[in-house]
Amino acid sequence: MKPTIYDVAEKAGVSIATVSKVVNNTGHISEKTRKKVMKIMEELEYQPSSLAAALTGKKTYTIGVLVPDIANPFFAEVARALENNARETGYSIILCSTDYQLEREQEYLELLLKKQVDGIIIATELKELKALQKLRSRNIPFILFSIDHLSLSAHVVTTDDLRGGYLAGCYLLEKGHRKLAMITEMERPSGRLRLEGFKQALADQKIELDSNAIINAKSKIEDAKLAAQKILQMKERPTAVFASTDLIAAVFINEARKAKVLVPKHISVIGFDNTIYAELSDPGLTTIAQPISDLARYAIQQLLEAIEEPSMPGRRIMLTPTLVERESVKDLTR
Amino acid sequence: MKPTIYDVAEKAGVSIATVSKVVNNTGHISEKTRKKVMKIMEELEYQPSSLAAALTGKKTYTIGVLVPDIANPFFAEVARALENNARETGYSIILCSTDYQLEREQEYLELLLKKQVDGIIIATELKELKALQKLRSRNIPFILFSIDHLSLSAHVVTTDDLRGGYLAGCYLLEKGHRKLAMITEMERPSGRLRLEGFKQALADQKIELDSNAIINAKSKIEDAKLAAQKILQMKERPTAVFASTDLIAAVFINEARKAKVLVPKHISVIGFDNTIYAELSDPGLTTIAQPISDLARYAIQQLLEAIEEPSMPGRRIMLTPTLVERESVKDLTR
DNA sequence: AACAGTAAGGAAAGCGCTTAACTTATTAAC
DNA sequence: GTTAATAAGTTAAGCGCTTTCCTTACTGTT
Repeated sequence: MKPTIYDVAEKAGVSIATVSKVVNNTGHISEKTRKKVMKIMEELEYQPSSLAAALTGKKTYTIGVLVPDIANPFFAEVARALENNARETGYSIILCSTDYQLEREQEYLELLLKKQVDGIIIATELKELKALQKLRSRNIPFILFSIDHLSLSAHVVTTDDLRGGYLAGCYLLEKGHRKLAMITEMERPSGRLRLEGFKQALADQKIELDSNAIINAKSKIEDAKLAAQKILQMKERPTAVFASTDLIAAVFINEARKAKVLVPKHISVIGFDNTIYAELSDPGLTTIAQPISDLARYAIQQLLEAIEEPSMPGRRIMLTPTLVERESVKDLTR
Repeated sequence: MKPTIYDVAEKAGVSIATVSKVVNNTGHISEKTRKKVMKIMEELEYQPSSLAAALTGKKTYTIGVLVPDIANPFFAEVARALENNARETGYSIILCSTDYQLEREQEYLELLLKKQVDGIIIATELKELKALQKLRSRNIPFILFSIDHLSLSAHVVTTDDLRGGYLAGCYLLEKGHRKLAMITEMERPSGRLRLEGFKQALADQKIELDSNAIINAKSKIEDAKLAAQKILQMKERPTAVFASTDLIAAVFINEARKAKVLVPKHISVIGFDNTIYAELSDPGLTTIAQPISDLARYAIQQLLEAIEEPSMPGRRIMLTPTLVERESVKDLTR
């Protein structure tokens, strides 16, 4: 059987309180006793039960992470970055992939509450604000990751999508493109913001984005294909396309090739996210990079702060994305 | 504050034992009392602490999952499938991504022990058998996922890599290819097995695989590029290439295009894994599909059985991969 | 009427730990 | 030499539950 603190105490001839103090480095313990206890712990391969500790100490050192789909490279990267940061501070992560289903989101939140996680990072686009209400009333801190809600005063760590779209727009303009199109996920706030930013960039140059140059598509292969075809078949084809995710952009490049339209020779493409798709597509995809590891670092840091200080008022951290240049955009100015 | 079983008991005018029985559906409780208690629980939004339950009941309903890199699409899919299956049976998952580092693996195992997970699924290629020894001595069940160890009598759920390689070989032969090459990860057992199976298929037809037609490469973009170039520059170029992962295959296709060698017109490619890379590459990649969701289902099922019945002898479940045909292999026979 | 059998519920121990409060022993201060 | 402060440990309560063993009150049997 797994040895308990009692076994250690007995064998070392001290009280369990002493052992506990050695383990947690608290209180006053002589070097001699500490050594002795340590030795016994080694011998017995004693491992404190964090379960029991949590029951008293009030912390489980576990945080829940809610993502819509872990198989999506963006969230996979996010999960990895979060996990890394959490590990460094002694926390572990319970991963919940909701598969974009609301009820599952609800289910998972309940579960996490039951498991008494110390905090939650939510990267799913929740519609159910009342779920959050519950977290709030239970006083369990949470961070909205890469999503935001106007109606909510919560902790938020997100990419500045608006600025990202603006960045993309500016870059294309700078490269001499004037006839533009965008494929974006209109049902997602981030998709809409990216579009807004993009429009803004054009507007600054007195250029208007034709409304049928805006194609709505989910970040799914099939959807993206259709959207790509729509653009490729336009009578007046744009010289550059801004895709709101790398997946969409990658699919666009493939579709273009099939239609004998070469990227970047005949048409330029810029993506968003900087996932492995961007690196893997041919030509390499110029894209707006989300600062995933920074986002993760801030999210964890922010969450830990909120755990220590639950009354902390909501804080919004917005990180600026950066442009990663590869080969998918042609410079028309020279 | 979170309500406890005491709050419920008091408000319902019963003992905590009764509440516990209602919650767990054990013992003899009258319909009337049950209703009453239920109602109070609703009112108070009572949520039993699984922590406290675990401390007595002995189960945490949590399982640990160790993967080398969650950002790798294969493992992302695995994690997702495992999580799905676990959820259905009321378990949740602590995800640990070791980043291919041994020490981290060790660290995580300790952590999982501390957290008292009910079982562990290990999908990292561990070198440290002594870590497993510890699990064994602690009597905590584990499953090796997609890896195996001759020296070990453990529970194993894996793809039949040998057969997968064989399948790839047979398919290429069937399509009339005789001059073949393979890019594989020699330092991984699965990479070696895939090669073995491939060789076997050729041997069955009295064809030998030239030893310099076997290129060693890790499943990383850089490595894969180099390997691809090597093959593309051969004086006598093979007509078909078997890549031991989809990533390698996808990179190969891109490199080939850069070298003006078209797939499948000039050279055929077959991959392994059937991850999103296969779907996304252009042309679509014909590949050997790992039965990920079946693997996951068996792994969880197997693990739960082992949790119930820890003395169960090691069992090896090997699932046969299947071929998914897309467009990257040319039929030379017609 | 006496008995066993069963249904309903409660008392209390214990899971493995933390921590506040307390007891000694030791040292410092004047 | 007395007091105060500090160091080193211990005692014991309590975290929120499960579970074993009881008690009590019925019901049915002979």
